[in-house]
Amino acid sequence: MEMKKSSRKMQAAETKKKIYDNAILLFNKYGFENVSVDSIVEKAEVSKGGFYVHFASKDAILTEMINDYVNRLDFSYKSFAENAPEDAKTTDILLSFVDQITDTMEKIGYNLIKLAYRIHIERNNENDSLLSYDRELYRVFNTLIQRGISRGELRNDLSAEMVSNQFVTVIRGFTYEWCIRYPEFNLKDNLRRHFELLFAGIRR
Amino acid sequence: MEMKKSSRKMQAAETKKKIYDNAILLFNKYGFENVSVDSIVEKAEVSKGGFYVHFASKDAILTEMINDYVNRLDFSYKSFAENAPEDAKTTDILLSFVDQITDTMEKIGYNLIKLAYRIHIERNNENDSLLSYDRELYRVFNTLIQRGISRGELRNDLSAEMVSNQFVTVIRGFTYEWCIRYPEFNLKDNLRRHFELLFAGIRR
DNA sequence: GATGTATACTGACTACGGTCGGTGAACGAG
DNA sequence: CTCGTTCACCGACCGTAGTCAGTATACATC
Repeated sequence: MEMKKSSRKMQAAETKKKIYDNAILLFNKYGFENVSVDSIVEKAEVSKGGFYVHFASKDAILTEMINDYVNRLDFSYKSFAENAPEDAKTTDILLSFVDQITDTMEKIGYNLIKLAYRIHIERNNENDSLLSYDRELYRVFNTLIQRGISRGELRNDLSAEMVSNQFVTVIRGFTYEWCIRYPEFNLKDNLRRHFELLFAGIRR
Repeated sequence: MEMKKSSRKMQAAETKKKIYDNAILLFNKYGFENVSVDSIVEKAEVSKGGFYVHFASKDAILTEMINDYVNRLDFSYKSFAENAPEDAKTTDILLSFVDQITDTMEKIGYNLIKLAYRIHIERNNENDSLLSYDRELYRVFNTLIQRGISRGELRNDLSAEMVSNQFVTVIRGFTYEWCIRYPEFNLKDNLRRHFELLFAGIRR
């Protein structure tokens, strides 16, 4: 159902993109905290009111970027799970999956993650795709755990959905700890150790 | 080594207390977000600059309140551990301890906890007593786990210190999840379920 | 007692995120 | 074509947290 946009809508979309692109440019150059909305609208050559037509807040523009990015990430997580060797132990696959997530997180960088976590706690994000239980990340865990149960590797008295929700919560929780204890807290080691304990608890 | 304060120091301490008391009063009445520094200094009858002599930020005044409160809490946690029945199973004691923490958290209230968690992630809290591994909360877990190990109830290949650090991280992490999913996320149930899994992993 | 210094305190000031009534051009209805 | 409506966009304005050069005075030193 592709529909040609009216010139007004076209113009609006172009304006939004101009704001977005210039904002990201400035964020990368000076850091989010050091970029004012005024400087964004100046560079994008729109008015302040124009900015708030397209974005609800300064945070919103970053949220949009992060959501786009995370959706692409989740896609790569999905392919990771699909390509996991059939004969490997479920807990080993899970562990290397957790490792991959940690690596990705550290690659994205402390600063951006911290911003995302701050925004999450500041705003009441009802329809946030990062928190939706439909998010691919939850599904991947669910699939792997389900497989482990049906293979008899994991306890069968547990709900795969509940366990995968817990796993994601744990990852988020440890990442939060990483943010508030940076750089002392070693995210990878601590997550590994915790999951090893958890695996001992869910193994059959 | 009690030393009589000079009149200047006395005066300063009095001013600080006047600011602090009036601020807390206003926070309780209108909510933290709805109280401006201007309104605090007006009520306390000091200048704005005077406020910033005693507190580094608006958040700092709340942090001070929270720290005081949590220190008292930790004291009550300590007495909980000391009064735990000698013959009870370690994991049962731990579980009811976690329950007590959850209850306390919910009694303090979502709003205040959320504020505390936001402040933690916004600022680089190096010498924060809430994060210090010397905090009583860590010690209580450590003691209980240590006892469990020496009684042969828990695996003896684990470091009690490491496990207790993980426990606190988990509680903080689930509380963070509670903050960003409020009110959908049931803190108590989810924490219970997770600790039950963990206990299966550390039991001998 | 005179003199110099440290510091509690002042308040006008800045920079910032966000708001809102107003405007004009694109658009749909007749 | 005309007329009324919608809405992207404008920019002056607001309330806020935080700053800083300046002031007055308690205090230490001689």
